[in-house]
Amino acid sequence: MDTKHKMDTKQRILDEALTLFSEKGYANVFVADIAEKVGIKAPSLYKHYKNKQAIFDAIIEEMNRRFLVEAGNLQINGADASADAEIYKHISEEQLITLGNNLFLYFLHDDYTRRFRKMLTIEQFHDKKLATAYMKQYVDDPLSYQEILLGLMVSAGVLQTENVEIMTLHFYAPIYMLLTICDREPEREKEALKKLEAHIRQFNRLYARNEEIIQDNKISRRKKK
Amino acid sequence: MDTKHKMDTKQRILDEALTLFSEKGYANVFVADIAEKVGIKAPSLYKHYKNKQAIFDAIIEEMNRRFLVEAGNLQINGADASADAEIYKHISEEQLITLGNNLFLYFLHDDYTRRFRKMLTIEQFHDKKLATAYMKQYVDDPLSYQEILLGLMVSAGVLQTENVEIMTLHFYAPIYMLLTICDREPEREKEALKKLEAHIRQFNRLYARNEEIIQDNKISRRKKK
DNA sequence: CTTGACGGCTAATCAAAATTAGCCTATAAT
DNA sequence: ATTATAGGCTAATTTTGATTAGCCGTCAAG
Repeated sequence: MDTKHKMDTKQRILDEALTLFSEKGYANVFVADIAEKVGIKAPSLYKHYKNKQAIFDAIIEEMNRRFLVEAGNLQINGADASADAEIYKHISEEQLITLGNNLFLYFLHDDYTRRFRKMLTIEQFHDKKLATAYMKQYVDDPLSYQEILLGLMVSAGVLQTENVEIMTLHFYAPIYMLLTICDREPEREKEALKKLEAHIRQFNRLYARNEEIIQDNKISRRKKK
Repeated sequence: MDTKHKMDTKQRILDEALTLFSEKGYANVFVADIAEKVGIKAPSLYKHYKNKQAIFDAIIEEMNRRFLVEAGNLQINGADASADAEIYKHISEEQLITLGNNLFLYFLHDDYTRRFRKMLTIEQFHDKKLATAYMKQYVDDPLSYQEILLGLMVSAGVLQTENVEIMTLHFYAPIYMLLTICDREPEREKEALKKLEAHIRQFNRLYARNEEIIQDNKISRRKKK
């Protein structure tokens, strides 16, 4: 039941509070609930944080810190595009599935990520900034990142499209949608994973540069504005 | 400022409460807020509803009622598939765009729908049933409905796919995602509409039965399991 | 014209949570 | 050994909102 002995109380409070906020929303969590989870009494919380709001703020701060780190990591992949290009030149359908699966499972299961996402979903009204943070973290950033990767595959000739941005939307939107399903109804995870795979296979079929077809027809058969 | 004189107080309360709940969430709306919007004092609310929860429940009830009606309307379209088939036999790209646009704009702008969706998003934790209602209304039902329509187009030979379910996901997931963007950041609506159109055009290109290609190659070129 | 119920108001009251006061113990640095 | 501090506790106190009490005017049915 209590496996978190290593963390100091101050951190434990943030951790338990995040869990509770993500399940019930800020207003429905009492400081006494948080205290109980931590194994202390409510007034003791005030030795660590000025008040309930301060706990929430600390969580958001920590979130921002972690997001920055994460973004930094992505930079590494995204920046040296020319270097990465080689990797994606010969990517197979199976590898594409793996890519999508990893993305999905990371978002779905990474504990921190999951709880943040759920909390932001619930608390988006609390502060316009939270809605923006949600969008950035789960919509805009993944889209940019995926766009870089898929763009590389297009350059490498693995995939083919006129519009990488929309192609990326086609890749990511179903993943996002399946994710929101699992967040709300976790029991549908299995079904979602099956659909995820089917989605990526079909995506691959739709966008893969198919040499037979390309060669038998004019390559530039689609030239509308 | 006050354009709702026709409605009786009892209905006004529901209406204003829904607006507030959808913006701030149940717990963050005080009965005094609702009363003020309606133009009365808090205690007067109790002449109409037993308590705050009863207001919420009445909203949910009304939602269920409206949803039923809506579902009934869709039935009409969905049921007589053979009759509708003719309509979709010669659908053009423009018409497909119109279809997607209408779906999107209806969800986005229909006042009732929009506020419900936002409220359900915030209050999904309040009650597992609400999470389920959200999923049904904005994910599962639209998917089923779209699947019927797109299925008709496949039967009619306008579109082509091995897997209508995934094709439907490819059609609807981007719409859903753009919708969640607009709900949180309404100022991005214009950008979203542009992407929506680009999405549907590309969708059409990807799935349209292209006679040239089909005839020049073996129709059954894709036969993997 | 008079009465009762409908719907509004002000002034309580109640309840639930957050927060503060003030005490106590362990421990770690002097 | 002494003491300052960190962090815990119990018992208030305060705040915030929901809810009730009870009064009053209007208006439609008799």
